[in-house]
Amino acid sequence: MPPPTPSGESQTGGGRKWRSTEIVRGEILDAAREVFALRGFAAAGINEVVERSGASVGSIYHHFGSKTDLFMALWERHHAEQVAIVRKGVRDAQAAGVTDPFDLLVAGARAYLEATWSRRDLVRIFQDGDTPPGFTEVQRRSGREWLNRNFRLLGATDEPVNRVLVWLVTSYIGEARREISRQPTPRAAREQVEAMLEVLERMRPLLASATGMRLVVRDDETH
Amino acid sequence: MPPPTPSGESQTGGGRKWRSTEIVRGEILDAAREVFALRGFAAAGINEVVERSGASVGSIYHHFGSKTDLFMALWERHHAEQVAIVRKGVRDAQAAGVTDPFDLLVAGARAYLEATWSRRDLVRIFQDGDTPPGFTEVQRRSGREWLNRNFRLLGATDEPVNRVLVWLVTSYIGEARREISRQPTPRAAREQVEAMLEVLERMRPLLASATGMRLVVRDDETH
DNA sequence: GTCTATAGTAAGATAGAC
DNA sequence: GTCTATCTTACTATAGAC
Repeated sequence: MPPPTPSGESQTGGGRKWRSTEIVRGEILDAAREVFALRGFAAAGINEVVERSGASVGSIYHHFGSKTDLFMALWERHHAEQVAIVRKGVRDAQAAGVTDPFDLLVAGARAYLEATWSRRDLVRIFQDGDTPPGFTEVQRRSGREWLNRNFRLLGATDEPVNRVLVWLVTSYIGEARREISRQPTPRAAREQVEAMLEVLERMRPLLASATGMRLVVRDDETH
Repeated sequence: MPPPTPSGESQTGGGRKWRSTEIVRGEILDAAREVFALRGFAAAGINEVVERSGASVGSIYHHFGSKTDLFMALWERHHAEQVAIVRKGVRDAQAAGVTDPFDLLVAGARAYLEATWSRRDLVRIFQDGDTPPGFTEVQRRSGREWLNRNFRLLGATDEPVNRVLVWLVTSYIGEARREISRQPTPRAAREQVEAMLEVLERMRPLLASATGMRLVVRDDETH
C-alpha cells in the first residue's frame, strides 16, 4: 500500500499542505495516546506508534523530534483541552448569573471532574508515574498556575495558612480527578463526582472564615 | 585493592556471615538511595551504584535480583521506617493521655510530616514519577491501607461522602508531605509543617459532623 | 559471597532515496 | 514530507573464576 498521494500537495491551492500536516500530527498523537496509555512512557516503543498510526518512524521523528517530545506534545494537547473545559464551565456559570467566587470554583471543578471519566486514559498517562525525565517539573509548574489562579479567584489574603487552604482545595480537586479516573464504571464515576463535589461544598466555610474573600454564605436575607 | 577478607567469614563462630551480609545490603541500599535520588529510576545505572557502594555488579545482582528489585527493597526499607515513625508518634500521644481519635490522627500526622524534611530525598524518589513499571500499583495499595486505618481510627460510618471525607484528610497528609519535601530550607519546611497542621486542625469539624465518631469538640465543660 | 569481563538485546534515533 | 533500512549506544544481566 503506497501512500494515497505522494504528499497530498497535488490539490489546487497552495495552502492545502498545512491541513494535511495537522491531520498527520493528530493521527500520530492519537496513536501515541493509545500506546502510552497501554505501556506507560518507558515501555512504550516508537514501533507500536508506527503500527497504530500508519505513519512511519521517519515521519514521526520529522514531526516530533524525540519520544519525549512526542509525549510532551500529547500533554500540551490534553492540557489545552482541559483548560478549555474548565473555562467553559466557569463561563456558563457566569452566564447563568453566578458571581460568588467559591461557586465559580465549584462550577469549574464540576466541569473538570465530569470530563475526567471520558478522558481517563489521558489522566492516567500523566499522573501514573511513568513519564519522561523532567516532566514532573512541567506538571508542577502547571499545578502552580492553577493554584495562583484559584488564589486570585478566591481573593485570599497572603498568609501562610491561607496559602495552604487554597492549596488544599486545589490539590483536592486534582487528586479527586485521579481517583475518578480509576472508577470501574461510568456510573461509579458519576457517583464519585457527586460525592467529591459535596465534600468540596463542605470545605466552603474553611475558606470563607480564613480568607478575605467576599461573603460566601447564601444570601437568604438582603444586607 | 583486594577485598579486606575473602568473605568476612574467617572470624570465630559460624553466625557471623549474616551480619556481614546485612551490612553489605545496607551499603548497597544507601548507594542506591543516592543514585535514584539523583537520576530517577530509568536513568539510574547499576554502574553508579557500584561506584558509590564499593560493591561489585555481581554482588548487587546476588543480593537483589534486578534493578527493579533493588528499587523495591529500598522502598520497603523506607516504608517500614515511615510506619515506625508514625506509630511512635501515635503511641507517644496515647502515653500522654490523648484518646480523641482525631487528636491521635493529628499526632501521627505531625510525626509523619516532621520526619519528612530529613528524608526528603526518599520522599521524592517514590513520589516524583520516575519509578519502575508496576510500582505505582504497590504504592496505591499502601495508600489504601492508610485510608482504611484512618477510616477505622476515626470510626466513620460507611457512606460515600464519609469515605470521601476520610480520603480527603488522608490524601491531604500525603500531598502535604510532597510539598514539604520540596521546601528549600529546614526552616521553611518547619513553617510549612505548622501551617499544614493548623489547616488539618480546621478540618476537624468536617469529620466530626459527618462521621459517627466520638465527640471531638474540646471538653471545656464536663458532660 | 564476591569479583571482572562479556554477552545480549532492545530501542531510540538517523541517513539518504523518493 | 515520507519512507525503509540500519546504526549505535547503553545498560541490564550473566558466566565463571576465586
